[in-house]
Amino acid sequence: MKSPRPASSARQSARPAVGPTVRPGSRAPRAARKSTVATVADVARLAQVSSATVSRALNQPEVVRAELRQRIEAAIVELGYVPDAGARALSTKRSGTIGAVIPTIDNAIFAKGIEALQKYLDGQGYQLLVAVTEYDLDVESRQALDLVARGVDGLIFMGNSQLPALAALLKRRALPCVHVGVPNAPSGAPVVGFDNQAAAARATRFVLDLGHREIAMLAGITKDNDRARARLGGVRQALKEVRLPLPAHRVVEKPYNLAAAREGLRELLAHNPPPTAVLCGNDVLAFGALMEAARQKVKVPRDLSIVGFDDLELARHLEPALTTMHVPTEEMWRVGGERLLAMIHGEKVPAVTEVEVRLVVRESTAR
Amino acid sequence: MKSPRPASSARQSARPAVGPTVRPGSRAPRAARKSTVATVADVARLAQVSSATVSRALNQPEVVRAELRQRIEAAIVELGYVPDAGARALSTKRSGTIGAVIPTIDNAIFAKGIEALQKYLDGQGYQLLVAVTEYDLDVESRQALDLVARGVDGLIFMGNSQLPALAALLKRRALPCVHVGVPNAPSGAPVVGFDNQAAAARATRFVLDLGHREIAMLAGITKDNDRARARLGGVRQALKEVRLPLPAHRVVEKPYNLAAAREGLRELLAHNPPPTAVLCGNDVLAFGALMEAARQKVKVPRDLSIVGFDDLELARHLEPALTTMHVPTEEMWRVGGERLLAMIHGEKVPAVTEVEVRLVVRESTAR
DNA sequence: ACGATCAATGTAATCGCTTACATTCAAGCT
DNA sequence: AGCTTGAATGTAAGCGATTACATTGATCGT
Repeated sequence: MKSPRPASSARQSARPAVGPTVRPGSRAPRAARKSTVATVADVARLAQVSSATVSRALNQPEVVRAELRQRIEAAIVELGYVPDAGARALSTKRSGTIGAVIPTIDNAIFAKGIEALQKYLDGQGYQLLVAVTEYDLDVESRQALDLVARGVDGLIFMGNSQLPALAALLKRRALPCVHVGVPNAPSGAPVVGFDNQAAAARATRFVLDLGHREIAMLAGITKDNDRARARLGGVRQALKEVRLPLPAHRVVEKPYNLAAAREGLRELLAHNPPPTAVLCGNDVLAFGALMEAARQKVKVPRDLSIVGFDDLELARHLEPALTTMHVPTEEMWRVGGERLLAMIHGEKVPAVTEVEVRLVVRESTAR
Repeated sequence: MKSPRPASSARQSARPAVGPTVRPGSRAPRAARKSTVATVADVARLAQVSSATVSRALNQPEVVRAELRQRIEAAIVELGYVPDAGARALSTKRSGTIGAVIPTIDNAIFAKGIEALQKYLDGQGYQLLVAVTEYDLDVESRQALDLVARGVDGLIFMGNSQLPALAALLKRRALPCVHVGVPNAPSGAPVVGFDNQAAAARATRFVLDLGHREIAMLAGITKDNDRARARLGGVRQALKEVRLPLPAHRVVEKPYNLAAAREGLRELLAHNPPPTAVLCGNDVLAFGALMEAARQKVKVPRDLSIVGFDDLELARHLEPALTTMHVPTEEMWRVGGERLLAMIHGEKVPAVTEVEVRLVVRESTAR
């Protein structure tokens, strides 16, 4: 199977390979199948007006006479005309498109956020393009570049994109950017978020206040993930404040899936003495931990307290319901979208917009 | 729908706001701010070659001399040049872009599918654009149209898109389309999927074989959703085969979220006699039912058997683990992508590709 | 009644890229 | 030597839309 992208593109990251490159063998005469798809010119001809009038009828209907507008409408319907967004973007320098860069779509927290953002943008007449990075910085910059090539009017990142090369490019093009889920951005771009470390520390203090001393952390993979790192740091910080150690066997890093989470809890429970409380990097890990505890007949919260992070929909429905740090995901992304559009429209926006996270105490924690 | 370009009314007021005195001279020429972003012409100038050579260096590197290629590379890096995908698409009539139309992103089954598809397409040098319909047919056609306008080279739909107008347009443009998750498409487009009705019937027969007679269905919203409808139909069919009725109070339709699912189970349990087995429209509903049963101290599977559909990751991790119909989501979407690319490359593809679904019996069902 | 004004429309340049075709030049053949 | 050939590059014509500017009538004030 021949890939449309020639192998040579791997040669240099400088070559921003976008889309499939033309296969040398497949040169088809350009005009070969131009018949099927209607253009403004076709519409204009059928409606017996100029292409400019068609364009105006589409974009500023009030300036064309009602009669012409109707003729044009009719022609559009008859021909099945669909305006070419690429051509329009080329002409106007604006695509009406926003790019979002997230680690994965397969985590309810991002799915919810993207959905909220998408809904907001849709209402504002913008379309959302999503790029996923799989928690890989190289992929991130490739994908972000792709969005830029696609002509997005602005970008919204989950967390801090850490690629200097990418940052330089974005700055050069003066492309509006916003970061969500973090308290500040190195690039100086506006952020909408909260302090993961402080929040994790707060959750830890809650557990400490319940009287726990044997505390463990079931963290996400911290490599290439500033949020996961900050949350782990928060736990460390809070324990240090009360002069409790966090030994290596009390920390495991696991990817965000249930099997890994269960494995993680198993590892944590394998050491003596077992922890009486486990702080989890997010609700997926907490969910997995809860399931593993159930399998092992470890009673939660009697034998073990578990704390999550994010407050996914499922947290409140679990048995026992999960104590977790509530993050206002939808709001965060929507406000991120608002900030971004404001920037695009040339308005000034606050550098930092903090959203409120709060610990929701449910049934998975006890003294 | 508001357009990203200033709405006509806003545009009128915009100009006077900037300069109340109508001054013809204040009209900024279009080229005024063209400085920031490099184009092929800029690269060509810096590398002292023609723009055609730059283009060739990018798309068919082997035809340009190594020396020139290097000069061009260097110029690209220096200028931070990023090719304009829209312009390229305009010129080549191919965007290297595929559109996917799904009901929502906030359901692991679609998230997983999209992720698999995206990964496959990425490997093939194509980029994926996702449109979500929120289970609304009007939104679906709007979104699909948007993808067409964006110049996608092909479309992949979850289920059957039922809009005749849309179908006509797609046919007219001869745009390659594939449907996944369904056994056939009215449009005659290739499908990759399975028979939801047959699968649901099979699950029902399994429950019947366990000896259950008081059987209920916790279905998804069937309006605008052929899969939900087919699954409900499958349960009906299997019961009819053994001459069992499915009275109205034994069927509830709920949206795919946990709160609704729990409510649904509550409603089902409220009637006498209560069902001894509940078939669920998908795993989200089954998960919610399981949680509600736990709350109500209804023991699963002792007092109540529950069957899901989809086999999400969480199914096997629940306590009790969920008996459910396994759907090979990733495979289905990936193959859908393969079919679509094959069509785009002008190859012949099978009209129907069936994927295998099978009932995975776990712990949530008993006699 | 006649230019000034204005609203409605048309003409054509332009956006950034690809590519058909033209050009150049060196090598190969008779 | 003369001619063919072909590889490497350049020139310029589109792709489909928008929009500055030109044009055309009609309306209006005096």
